[in-house]
Amino acid sequence: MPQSILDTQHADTELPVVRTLAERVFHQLQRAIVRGELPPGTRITEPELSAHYGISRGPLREAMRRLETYRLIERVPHVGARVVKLSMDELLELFDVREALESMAARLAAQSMTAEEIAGLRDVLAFHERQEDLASGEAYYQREGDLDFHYRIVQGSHNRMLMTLLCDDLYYLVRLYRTQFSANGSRPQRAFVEHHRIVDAIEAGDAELAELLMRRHVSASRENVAAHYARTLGDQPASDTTRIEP
Amino acid sequence: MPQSILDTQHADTELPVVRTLAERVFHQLQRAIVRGELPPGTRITEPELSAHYGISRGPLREAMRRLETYRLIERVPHVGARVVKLSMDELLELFDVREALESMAARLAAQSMTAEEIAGLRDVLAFHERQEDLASGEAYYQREGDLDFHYRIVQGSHNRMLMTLLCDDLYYLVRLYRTQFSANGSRPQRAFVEHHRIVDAIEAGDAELAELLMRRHVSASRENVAAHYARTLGDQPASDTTRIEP
DNA sequence: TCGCTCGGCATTGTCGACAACATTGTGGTT
DNA sequence: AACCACAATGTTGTCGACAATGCCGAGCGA
Repeated sequence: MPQSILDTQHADTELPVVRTLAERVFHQLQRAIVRGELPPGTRITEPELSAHYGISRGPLREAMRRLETYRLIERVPHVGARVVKLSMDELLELFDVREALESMAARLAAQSMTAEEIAGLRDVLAFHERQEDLASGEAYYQREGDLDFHYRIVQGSHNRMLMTLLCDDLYYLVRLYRTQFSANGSRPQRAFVEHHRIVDAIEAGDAELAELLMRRHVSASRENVAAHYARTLGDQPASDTTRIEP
Repeated sequence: MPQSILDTQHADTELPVVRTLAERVFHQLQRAIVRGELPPGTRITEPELSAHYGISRGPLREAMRRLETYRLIERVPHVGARVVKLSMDELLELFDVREALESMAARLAAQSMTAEEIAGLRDVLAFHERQEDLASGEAYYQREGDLDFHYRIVQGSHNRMLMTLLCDDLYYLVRLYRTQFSANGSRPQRAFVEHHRIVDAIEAGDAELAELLMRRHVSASRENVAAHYARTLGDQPASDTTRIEP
């Protein structure tokens, strides 16, 4: 029953609540990039995109400015923009940042999460447990479900700045990496146990333990990705996609 | 001799290296806001600012978009924008985020800072020590000098994402708060000792200790600000500056 | 006198056109 | 044959004007 927070956050493409063109195009582009419809490295030209979305270059430029500060595209003055291509180094850097911020979020969540929020968190875990029984469960779990869990912890920290940094900024990069490296790192059962222990600590109000467990959890995920990358070295040829792909 | 990193970063108003109008105006506005020339809560109208800076509304809007994502101004569609006004709650949230990120930065710095960088760090401390002897030393120390120190540690982490988050995003909020609350918190000698111990740990390559010390350092600063605020409660009346001030 | 509606005004959102810059391909020279 | 200068082309940066939206006050009715 607990529907995905991610879905509700990202299915706003057609919601009339987005009042300005620039904002709508921003969300559309963000969605397209995160989903891999605009592959990393793709060059972005303003006339092309403005024609594609049927808007002028003005709003499009504002949308691109936002995408730039969110680090989803890279721009060079007078030259152009392209979809960001995460290197493995940058991905590991991202994990370090997540480890710092999410462990803090877990600590704060243990101090200030309400009973209702904790119950919702348990619902999410139960939902994932059911999903995991299915054959296709792992993929879902490692993709959106995992983020759902982390999302709720961050929300439970009740720290708006933390929420903005992680949920609005960094998680899009995480999702981008998942499509780019197509890494369903697949350590579901282990991560699942870790998730449960984190919730236990939060429910017990043990801030230090929650922080430590979350820290280990993210760190283990990082090592898992690094190891997976070391095994499959060379599978990701550094193709410079300079051309424009529609 | 070690000139302020902050100065070199912010005195770029007239440097020809900034190639686009939007970028120059962005830096000018950022500088004006952080320095308090545009007081928090000030309403910002596009025609006024575009006339003031002698540019069109196009580049100005892009500059404002960037200021918005950097959380220096707040915008409401079809209504307008105003300079952000940090509440004490948000300031404490900012300290939590800093504690998480800067302790991670100290840990990474202990692992990967070069001998030259450490030497530069010691120079900064020595420079501050000299300044502290002066009568006006405390003010300088607590203002720019302190940020210089933290700046260099973050740079020493060699984690570009961390550097961007802290140096490009959050530190401007820190400076904004310092002008807004005019809080020269004044625990210079104690913070100074803490700085020295952090450098010692980094030089020894003790990542865990450096992390712990930095964490305590930021946390102590947070408690200091909170205590100072509790003492002077009510000195900051919630005046809603709705009018436009030139 | 109070509340509601409607119109004027200011500001923001959007558009198309022009200017400036960078890249690229060509031609000439050493 | 290699290198440099230069023009052609396409993209980005900038501008002024128009349209849409929100806010505020005057006027009307209860």
